[in-house]
Amino acid sequence: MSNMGYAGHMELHEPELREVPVTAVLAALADDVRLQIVRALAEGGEYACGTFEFGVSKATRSHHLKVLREAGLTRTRVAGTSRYVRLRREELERLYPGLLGAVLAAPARA
Amino acid sequence: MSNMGYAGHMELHEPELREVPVTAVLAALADDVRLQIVRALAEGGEYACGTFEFGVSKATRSHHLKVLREAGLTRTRVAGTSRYVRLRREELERLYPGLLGAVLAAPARA
DNA sequence: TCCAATGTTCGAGTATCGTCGAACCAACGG
DNA sequence: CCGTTGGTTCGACGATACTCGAACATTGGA
Repeated sequence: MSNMGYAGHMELHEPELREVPVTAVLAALADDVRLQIVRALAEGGEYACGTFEFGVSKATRSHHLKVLREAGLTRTRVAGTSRYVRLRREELERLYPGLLGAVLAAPARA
Repeated sequence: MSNMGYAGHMELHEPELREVPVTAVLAALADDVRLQIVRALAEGGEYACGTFEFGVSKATRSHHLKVLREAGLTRTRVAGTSRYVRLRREELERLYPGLLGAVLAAPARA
């Protein structure tokens, strides 16, 4: 036990969306892998991190999920060894109405 | 004669918006300086490049305007020694309805 | 208790981005 | 014809981003 520095049992950093610069939100969406994750999240409700297999390593996937989370776009629930991620649709829609829809409306493989 | 053919020396690269990956559009908007430019363009109609003074050199400004143009977000008209830039609102609205509004609705200095 | 499964973090490599000054070019006005 | 004006392009630099393998932490089960 007595190990600090590892965030396994610490609070996840999930900022309020309004405190995230809009450029950070846009930058979070401006990546192919993350956009695929967002598309998948927009389909249903909650997904385990491991669900996302988009041709990147799990280290990279973890990185992208962190970027999305710290941009205020997703919320993560810890359950056992798994982490369940979901899109913060309502907040997103309230602060940037139309943004998510516009992004998702774009052709998937432009 | 046509001012397009040989008015300058080079055609400006202004792609069709639908041929630009959505990630490129988002990336173009995910920069503070460019967002300021877009905000200014959204106010009125046409601005000379030199109008934009956002604390960057003219080389940097030229770079950012190029990024916006090649992302399909702006159109540029050459007139004499000046270049007039305007936002491609209609096309943008048609392809990504709500996107521009959502971005512009964001607080200017988040 | 030991091991497998799920994620995170670290370190490093590569690539891309934002920025600038300097050089350049094309167009206009004496 | 020459200089000025408005912009672009060319290196170069530092910073950031994406990617991976390896090592680690936490949980849960055999």
